Amino acid sequence: MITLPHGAADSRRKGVFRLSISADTLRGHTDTIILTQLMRGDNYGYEINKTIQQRTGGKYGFKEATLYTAFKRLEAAGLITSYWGEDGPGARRRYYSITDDGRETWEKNCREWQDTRALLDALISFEEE
Amino acid sequence: MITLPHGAADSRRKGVFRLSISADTLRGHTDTIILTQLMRGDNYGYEINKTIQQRTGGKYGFKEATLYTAFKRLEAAGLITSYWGEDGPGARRRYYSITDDGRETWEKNCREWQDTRALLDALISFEEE
DNA sequence: GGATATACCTTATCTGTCAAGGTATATCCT
DNA sequence: AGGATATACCTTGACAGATAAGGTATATCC
Repeated sequence: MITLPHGAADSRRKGVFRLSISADTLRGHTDTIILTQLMRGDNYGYEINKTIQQRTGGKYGFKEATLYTAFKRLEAAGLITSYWGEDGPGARRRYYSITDDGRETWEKNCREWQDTRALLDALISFEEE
Repeated sequence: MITLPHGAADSRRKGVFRLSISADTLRGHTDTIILTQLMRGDNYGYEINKTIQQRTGGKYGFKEATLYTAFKRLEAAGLITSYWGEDGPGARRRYYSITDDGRETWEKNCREWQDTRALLDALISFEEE
């Protein structure tokens, strides 16, 4: 789900010998990350992904298949809508727009992230009683 | 992956209309959570799960199928070993023990969790430039 | 005209989760 | 003695999300 520069794809193939858990660690946050970008205004897939890459110092970015799967999922759920951009220079662009339902879901997911973060902090760190 | 008291299972069936994202949010941390418990010493499945439930105020716990799938995965990866406990009162117990590789993986996963947490904080919150 | 960057999309496959079943033992209550 | 309950482990089948590997099309640069 998330681009890792070196050998990450191979690490998934063997299953039990994962060299990185980043992919599964971020699983489940794809939709919220995309919704966050759309909270800033309408945007198209390629640009959204580039922004995410920039914001993480070029370390992370969605695989295209993941990105477009997520767009379809979000649109089917009524959380975003889409439209073709006006013909301009370069390839055509499909723009996405967050709906009111999307904004509600985004807020709910943000609150959930706070809870989940606290929960994992408690479960993953090793401390004596 | 994680027990939610009311209707969480149903929320997964529809796919796009998830009532809760907790399950997918925690996906990928199962192994690390189990390894954390085993860092405290050898333990068996049922007890590990009860401890997790207690530590989260009874709100979360692994589904049994998830738990035993994870044990198998971890053992196949050489991160844990297992042995049958001595016959005592109650049902037989299979104890799990973390290996040196498991300890290394646990430490790596903990560091990754720190990184991932910071990354998601940056990607999920909505802030102006 | 070829390389490169942009921009979108589909299909098949893999993995983790988990609902729904199962088995077996020990204790408590009547 | 018999039933309920708690403990404890396990398997199978189905599903959703991620993504490798393919594809199409347009515009710019050399």
